[in-house]
Amino acid sequence: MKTRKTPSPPRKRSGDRRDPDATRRALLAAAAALFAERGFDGVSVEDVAERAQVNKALISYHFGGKRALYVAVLESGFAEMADRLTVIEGESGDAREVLHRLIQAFAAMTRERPDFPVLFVREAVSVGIEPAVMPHLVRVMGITRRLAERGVREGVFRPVDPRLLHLGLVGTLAFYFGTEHAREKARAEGYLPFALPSTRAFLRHLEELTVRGLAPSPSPRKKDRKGARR
Amino acid sequence: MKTRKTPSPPRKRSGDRRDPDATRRALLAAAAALFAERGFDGVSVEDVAERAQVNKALISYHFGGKRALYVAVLESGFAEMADRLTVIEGESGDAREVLHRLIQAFAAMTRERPDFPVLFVREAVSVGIEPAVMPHLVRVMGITRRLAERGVREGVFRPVDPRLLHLGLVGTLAFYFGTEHAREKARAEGYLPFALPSTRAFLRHLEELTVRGLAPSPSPRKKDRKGARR
DNA sequence: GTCTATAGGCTGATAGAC
DNA sequence: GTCTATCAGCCTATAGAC
Repeated sequence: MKTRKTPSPPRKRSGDRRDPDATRRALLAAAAALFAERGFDGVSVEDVAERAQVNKALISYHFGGKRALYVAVLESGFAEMADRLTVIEGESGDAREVLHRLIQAFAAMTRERPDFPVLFVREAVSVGIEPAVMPHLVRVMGITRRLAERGVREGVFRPVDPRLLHLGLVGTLAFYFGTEHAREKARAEGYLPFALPSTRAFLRHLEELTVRGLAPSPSPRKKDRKGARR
Repeated sequence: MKTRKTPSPPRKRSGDRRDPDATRRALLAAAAALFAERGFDGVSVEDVAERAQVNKALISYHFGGKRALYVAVLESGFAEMADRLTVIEGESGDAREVLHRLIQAFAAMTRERPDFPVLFVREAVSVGIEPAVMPHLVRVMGITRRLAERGVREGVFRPVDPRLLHLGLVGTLAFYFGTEHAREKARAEGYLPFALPSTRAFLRHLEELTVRGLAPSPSPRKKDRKGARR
């Protein structure tokens, strides 16, 4: 979704004209929030238009319809995530450091765009992922793959299938951040018999579990598979 | 959702009467499949009735409406999952063994009720989790908590926050199984630059990562936190 | 680019016959 | 318990004025 920068300030609704790019951005922002909250089918174009303070006919005019707006929202989120992680990957440090920064980058992204993980998870459990976002997803998989290879090369990770590392890491992060709202609400309504752990603590846990779990340790020997343990 | 067992065989649609319990079960099964596939708002009561080969007015008659049917579906899934895991927990073995069996039980559940993880994830990313399922979810949290405590007591795990263990484990499993369809479709349509790992391999990876990551190792000393790494 | 008005379809629920 | 018929409401998309 190209959004060329324009100098004009977004005029805040009155009788007169408005920067068309501002309209597009307002629609994208409103759509991201609503689609994340209620899912594609749970949102009407009128809801989006209202939240964006824009006439609903403009959705068809600017994006070509509700579905196309949804795809635009998704694409912008996935593209930004892949871009951010790509930048991170380029920085120096050993695999453990890269892992740390990738996790932090994912967290930072969700801080600035909290809708993204929810949209991601919703899309991931849908019957088919939107083709438009697949290239970005594949880019992220490449990053995880190189992370795994790098770690093994550097001797800080034992050999590990990069696809499994990717599934585990991305799945855990997406689920954690995608469910943050629901967790908070469950807590607020008194359904939980304990306080919620902080995001900070969760990220540290995930990182530590991964680093320790991948360490090329003295090895808890291969033999204890399947057969009687103990 | 109580479903008292009846002896009568489910008559397969003709002019004549049908076991009312069979009707309820057909509706629950059809609803589970469709709600998982398209989400609550993506499914019409007519879709459900058609798939169940039942008149759509019976949804209101038996369940009290679309939403109530959805809740019934969720509740039955969560209850079964919690029940299964509770049984597992009671069996003997050390914490690592219990972990292994809990993971396998989750996998077995999704083999028999593949809709469950999808419904679970959809519900988890929604604004608020259905209150009716919270008790079952809390039961599962109790199981993970006792698993962590047991591991520490037995000396096979280092001290770990049970809430973090729960979030990581359950999140990873739910995401993995909930997204199986989408992954398979992405592969079939040629979007992936590699073959998919087997579920078996993923589960082994998760288990190994967890066991190694939680091991009370020689300890990669506490000090390397925050400060410059390297 | 923006807006109003409206077309045409689908939705969930229910009244009432069987 | 099951079914048909129906209603009122909401949906997306678009034609056409500005």
